[in-house]
Amino acid sequence: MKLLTEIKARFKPALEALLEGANAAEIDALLSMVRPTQDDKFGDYQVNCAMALAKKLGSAPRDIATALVEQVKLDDLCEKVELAGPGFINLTIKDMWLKGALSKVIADTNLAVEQVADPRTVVIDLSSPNVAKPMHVGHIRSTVIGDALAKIHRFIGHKVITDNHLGDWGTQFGMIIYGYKHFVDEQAYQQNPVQELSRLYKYVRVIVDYHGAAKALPEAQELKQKQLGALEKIQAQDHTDDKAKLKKVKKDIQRLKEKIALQDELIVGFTKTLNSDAEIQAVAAQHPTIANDVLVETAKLHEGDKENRELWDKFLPHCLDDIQRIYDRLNIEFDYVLGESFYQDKLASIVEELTNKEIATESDGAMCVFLDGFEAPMIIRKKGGAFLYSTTDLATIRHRVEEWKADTMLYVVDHRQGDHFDKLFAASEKWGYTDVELTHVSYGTVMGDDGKPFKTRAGDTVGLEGLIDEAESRALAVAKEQNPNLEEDRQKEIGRVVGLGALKYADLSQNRNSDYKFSYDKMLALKGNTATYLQYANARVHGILRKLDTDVEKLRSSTDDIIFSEAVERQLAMQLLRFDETINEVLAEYRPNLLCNYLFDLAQLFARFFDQCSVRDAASSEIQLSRLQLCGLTSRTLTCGLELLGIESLERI
RNA sequence: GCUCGCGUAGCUCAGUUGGAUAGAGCAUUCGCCUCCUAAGCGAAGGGUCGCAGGUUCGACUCCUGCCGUGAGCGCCA
Repeated sequence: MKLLTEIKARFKPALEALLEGANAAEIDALLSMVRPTQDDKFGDYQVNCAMALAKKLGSAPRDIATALVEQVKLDDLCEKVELAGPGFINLTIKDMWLKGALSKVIADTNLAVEQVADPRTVVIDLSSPNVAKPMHVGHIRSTVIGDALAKIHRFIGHKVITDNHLGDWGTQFGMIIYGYKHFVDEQAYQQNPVQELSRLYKYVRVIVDYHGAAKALPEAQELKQKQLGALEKIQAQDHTDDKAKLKKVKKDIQRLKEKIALQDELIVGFTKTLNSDAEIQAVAAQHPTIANDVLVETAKLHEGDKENRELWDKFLPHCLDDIQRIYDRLNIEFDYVLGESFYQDKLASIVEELTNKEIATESDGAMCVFLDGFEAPMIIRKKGGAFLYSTTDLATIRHRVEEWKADTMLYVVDHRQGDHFDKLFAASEKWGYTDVELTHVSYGTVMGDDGKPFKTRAGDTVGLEGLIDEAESRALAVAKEQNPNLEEDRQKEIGRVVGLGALKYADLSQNRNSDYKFSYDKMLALKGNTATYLQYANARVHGILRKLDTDVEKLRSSTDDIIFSEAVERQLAMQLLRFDETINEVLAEYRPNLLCNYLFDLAQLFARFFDQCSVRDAASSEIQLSRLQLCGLTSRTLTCGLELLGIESLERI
């Protein structure tokens, strides 16, 4: 039974009577001012709309509140209805009502979360790494957030299609093809193709970077000289009596100095690259035009060159195996894995169609879609005739709408691509796809300690696989310490589940909009607000059930009354009843972190309950049964919540 | 330069769309295992919610300006 919905339903007719002729949106806005109280002393729920109505109705908020309370039938639902402060209406729900609602949740297999009345087909675009490049920490966000959103949408009855839109057609293949043609160790390739391809990618990358550094170094040095000159000039002015001017001059000096320091850093980096080992220098000398040659290989692939296409066909399965290994470890599956290559043969006709419809026009040799409200157009075909990311994305929208009948598409992609999606969505609407709801579920960047997008000192990002290894081994160490007598296999299983859970939860529990700083210790923490805390609470429930030899199924079907003998039991019950409110909030804004918050609060209440309310030594058998019911439902809610986040739970950790 | 985001405790972050005395975790200090898992519980300290105005019964939340910071800005994805 939905508590919040129930309260709102009670207030709705009274508000409609009070505001004659108000539209539904206005009433909804007022009803959204019904919310849980922040503090128990104000009761369970508070209604705040009296204050908002004061001006509109021209009377005192307390009078409005009084009038509202008189008109709303609450005596069967509320123990206490109090007016407080400027016009708050504080509601305390009757214990009887809570107990009734709780029995219904206990009896319901779906924890009384209602299925949606109008199921939609929701396509979720997630993960989308470039194959053939090692996956790093940055990829975890899209994957994990997208997976959680998929599971939650499914849970309430939507039809969900997850699609991993792989980058499998880009320049990285030009690099691998070039690398294969010039540097392959055929024996190594036979033995372990994935590893050899990965080596080739990195090798070519290093040489390309070498030439990049060789080109950039003098430019950086020149820029530094210019900045030094400017600094000297400004410093010469640093004697003025004008205070405001002096302040500005000082600031300019400061800024210039920072810029120079930045150039110095770059110069050091480039110099280091150029002085890398002798082999690289020698190879670089033999391949002076490698950067361009790589592009040529890529272009040949796109144009259908037989040799390159064969190589691509040969390499791709190995690349897919490589990333699949990581998805297996993350325990994540996709309904479809349609990469960019899937859409290649559809691009030319799309550009043609858009041109014929005069949606796309030529500009500087490129085909562009000009859009109202955007300075730059969306380019769908380059000067040279090649297609872009934008073109593929348009083809993807068509495919998802026409083949999959998508009603909604969620793109779980880094916020830096916000502009791209704004344009894409606008272009798609112009193209005629007006019924499908397109949403960029953006998320913040993973930053390093220095507050810049994450890189290690060596310039590499932290590999995702290494991170998973580390998470599991840290958790295994604790598991061994906690359960020294358990068989090794089970210790390992605990290590895997706990480590992976910690990793996923660390990401999911952040507001997805914020950038966040990466830290091993934070991502792999096993104490405090972590998945481990939730898994631990669940394991403690199972400890109780085991000790008392409780049949969980039987418990669920029993109709014994819940008894609130301690305050924390009522608080726990209230929290358990709010699961459905939380699910709705998560979906309203695609924010899994709200589910994390809810589960953490629930686990916290359970930890207190565990401390204060012994089940085994309960004062009576009735209280013991009631507590068992609370334990059972807590465990089911935690397990379900974790599962929706893509995190496993265990009966013992 | 233009556009968008962010600035909350020593650190990392929440903050239910404008509600009552701003919250967690980590770190620090103290207390709690004869008792259902101490990966836990309880307590303490720690804040000019970047700064200055404005809007109103009420502002961390909305508006304006400033400061700091990050990202994006026609042929990369």
